[in-house]
Amino acid sequence: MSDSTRLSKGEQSRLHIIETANRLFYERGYQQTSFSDIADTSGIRRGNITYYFKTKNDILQAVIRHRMESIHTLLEDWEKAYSDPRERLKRFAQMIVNSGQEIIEYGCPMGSLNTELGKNEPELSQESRQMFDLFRDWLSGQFHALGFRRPRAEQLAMHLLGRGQGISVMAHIYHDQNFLKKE
Amino acid sequence: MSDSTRLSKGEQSRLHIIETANRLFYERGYQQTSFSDIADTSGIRRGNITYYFKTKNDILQAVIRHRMESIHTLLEDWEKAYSDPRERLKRFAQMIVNSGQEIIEYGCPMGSLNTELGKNEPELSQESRQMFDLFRDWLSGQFHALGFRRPRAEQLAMHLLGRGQGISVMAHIYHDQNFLKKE
DNA sequence: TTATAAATAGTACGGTTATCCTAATAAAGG
DNA sequence: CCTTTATTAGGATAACCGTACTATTTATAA
Repeated sequence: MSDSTRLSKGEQSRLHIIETANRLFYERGYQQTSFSDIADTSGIRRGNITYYFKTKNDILQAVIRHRMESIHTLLEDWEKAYSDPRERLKRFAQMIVNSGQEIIEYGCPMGSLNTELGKNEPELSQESRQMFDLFRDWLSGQFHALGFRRPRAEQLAMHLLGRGQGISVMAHIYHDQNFLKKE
Repeated sequence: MSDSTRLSKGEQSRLHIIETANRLFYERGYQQTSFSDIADTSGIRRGNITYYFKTKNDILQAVIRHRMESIHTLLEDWEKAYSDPRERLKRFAQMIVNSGQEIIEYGCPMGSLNTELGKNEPELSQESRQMFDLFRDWLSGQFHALGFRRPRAEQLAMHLLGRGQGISVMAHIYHDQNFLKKE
């Protein structure tokens, strides 16, 4: 809770673990990433990691919350930078195109994580879904601002999210850059 | 190569392993399924499984080929049963709706497998992609029969596949039956 | 039947995993 | 300074993993 003061050594380490795990979970998947992988990549020894996170699930939980904060500030930034809902929606589409190379290599960070967790970790899958909720609610808000009624606006938001997921999956499978630009 | 004769005991066991693994890989994921899981579920002892498949990758390879055969015969059946390309395309959409409950629980069998393999097993990911190729080529053929030129027909096929993937992912994430019916 | 191959079973091994526990070190606060 | 807490490090553990190996049983075919 250190407001905007400099981070303590412990907070630094904790954050470093989260960011390392975040990247590895994305690139290799949650199951495929071990404690040792995180230790080796981050430079923080294994024993020290368990000091901050008792279990691997705890790390994933922290990673999900970290991602949600990122999404939250991202959406806030868009709100500040653009007043036209149409322009805001364009930002969303542009984001997918911008992260094209990573999507082609590893798929959508949210989608692939949810797909993995959905198979065997229902409770964490529920947490992971909240990332989608953030986008859904925000998109729904933009459509509502464009004059759509609430249930219809949410429907459109879900539709757009689904399109994004479909495009990401196909671009990932076929390693096809062009496919992303048909957005 | 026993044509249509009765399967030998070995072929029966082999097939039983493949079908068990196929289901487990779908429901739990490839990584999350162990030799012991397949042994326990199928009733075939672990030592015996390695008699048919040296490595776990070999099992997955066999599973992928098994799936591809199923898809192949499925598409052939549609070709025989319906002459109108429009009706055939309708079959494709109907298939997704029909397997709604499984998609909600485990996602799309092809999509989720590819998402998992894409992270860490490039060579198997390539094999897995061929399942998509089957659908893509077939769908492309249907669009072509409807009068579209070849590159455009394939574009439409990819688009339709992407839509299916997006819908599957969203239905899985939100466990939402209704979402599937907006196809 | 008898010889040969197919199929099944049991066990063992080396490596990795997540997690735990304890000791050592650094930081902080009185 | 000294005491207390935060942080780091390292090793131990128990379980599970994929795989290998060998022995046993069953089917096949001569």
